[in-house]
Amino acid sequence: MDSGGRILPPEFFDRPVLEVARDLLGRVLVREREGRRLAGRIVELEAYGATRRGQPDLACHAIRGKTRRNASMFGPPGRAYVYLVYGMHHCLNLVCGPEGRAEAVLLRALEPLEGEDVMAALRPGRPRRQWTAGPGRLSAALGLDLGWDGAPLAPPGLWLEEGRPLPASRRGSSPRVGVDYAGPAAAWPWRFLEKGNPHLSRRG
DNA sequence: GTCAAGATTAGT
DNA sequence: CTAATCTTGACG
Repeated sequence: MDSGGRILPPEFFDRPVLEVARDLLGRVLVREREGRRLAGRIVELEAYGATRRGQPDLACHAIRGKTRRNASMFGPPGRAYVYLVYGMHHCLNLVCGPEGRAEAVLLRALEPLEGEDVMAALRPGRPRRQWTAGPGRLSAALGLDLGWDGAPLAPPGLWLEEGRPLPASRRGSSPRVGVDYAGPAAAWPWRFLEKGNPHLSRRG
């Protein structure tokens, strides 16, 4: 089964993060695991690391410079940045912008397309609606952990396919989730989503 | 070395 | 609403 189409190359991610974020809605994330294709349509994500009217993004992990955890964000575009939050949940980001820039998009929700039996097995007891709704759940459903930090977004393993970009008319935005500590940046509308999609981590 | 806090989730 | 759970990063 091939629901995605052509593979998105590293150059796709070598653009301003806000531009890439909007362009990623409707694209397909593919994970090859033990010979099985797990795939989902991107329906919700957030942009991090850009500046707005000259103001720094206080919600970005890289705000205080390069550290052991965020090193991948400073690396070349088209790679994964995976980190652990609250000691138990992994979050998958896609590194954007030129090397040295520290911009990335956090994938927050997918609409399952392929390998649903595997996702179900990785999320025992959970309803289909919840398999990939939320950054932690998404990573769990695809079997992603810290070992994927820094991995190139290319076969084999993890990559993105063209899918169908979402028309702007179906796109929604809102402040990012869980960044109330970020001062002015907490209100910036850098969460992008497909309006009305049932797999969102929460209402748009 | 020590310690507070977190780009979340599940359960009461 | 709150517990869970542990790495990270700031500070000394």
